[in-house]
Amino acid sequence: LLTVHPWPGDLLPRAFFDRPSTQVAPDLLGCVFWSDGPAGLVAVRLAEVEAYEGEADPASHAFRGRTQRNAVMYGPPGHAYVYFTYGMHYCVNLVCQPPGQASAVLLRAGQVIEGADLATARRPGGHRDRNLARGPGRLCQALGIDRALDGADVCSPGSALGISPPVSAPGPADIRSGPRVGISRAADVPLRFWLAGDSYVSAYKRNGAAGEEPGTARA
DNA sequence: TGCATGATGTTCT
DNA sequence: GAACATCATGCAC
Repeated sequence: LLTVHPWPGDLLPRAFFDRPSTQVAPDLLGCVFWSDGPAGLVAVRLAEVEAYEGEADPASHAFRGRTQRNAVMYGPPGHAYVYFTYGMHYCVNLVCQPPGQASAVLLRAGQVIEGADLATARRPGGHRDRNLARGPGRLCQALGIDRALDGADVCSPGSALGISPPVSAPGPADIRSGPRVGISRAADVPLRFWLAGDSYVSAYKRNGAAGEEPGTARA
């Protein structure tokens, strides 16, 4: 059987990312992020993201200036910043703003809408469906993202990673925000954005700040 | 359904 | 040597 993929298709333009990460982050909800390679294609509809601002953000990897690890954050917008954490997981960000301004958006969770078989095969323990890409480490596993993809351009045709506009864009009323997950500094700033009521949003962990999960608005 | 804990290694103090 | 943008498991309820 011949399979025609909707993705890779239209890509978000680089100008989309040439803005502060706090503006880009909510606009990424509902967009389709995909990886394509020899193993096949996996596409995820983004349901949860977090904005990290530049060197002024105490929770950002750029807070202490440029290093070898975070170099991609200082480059042009529309590229993937991939890092390794906790000794076993990768996380992927999309870089925002012009070179020299190190802001980015962490892709935290989404629904696998294509390539579920491949995504399941990549995930240990045979997790399926809801848990395929629910959390930043899981999302990278499902898409087969590791540090070899650090710096990949998501705005260029032919890249191993890409991102496309929403099939149906969520409205402002569908978006919630709250504190970021798993950080100790600047834990009170509501820079985590998610789709209200979406079951593919990751479970909220630490940071007992006010208002959590399908509750607090402020979109 | 929820909390506590161990795995594991890179980066920076 | 400590901290870390995490996850899966195990056991309590």
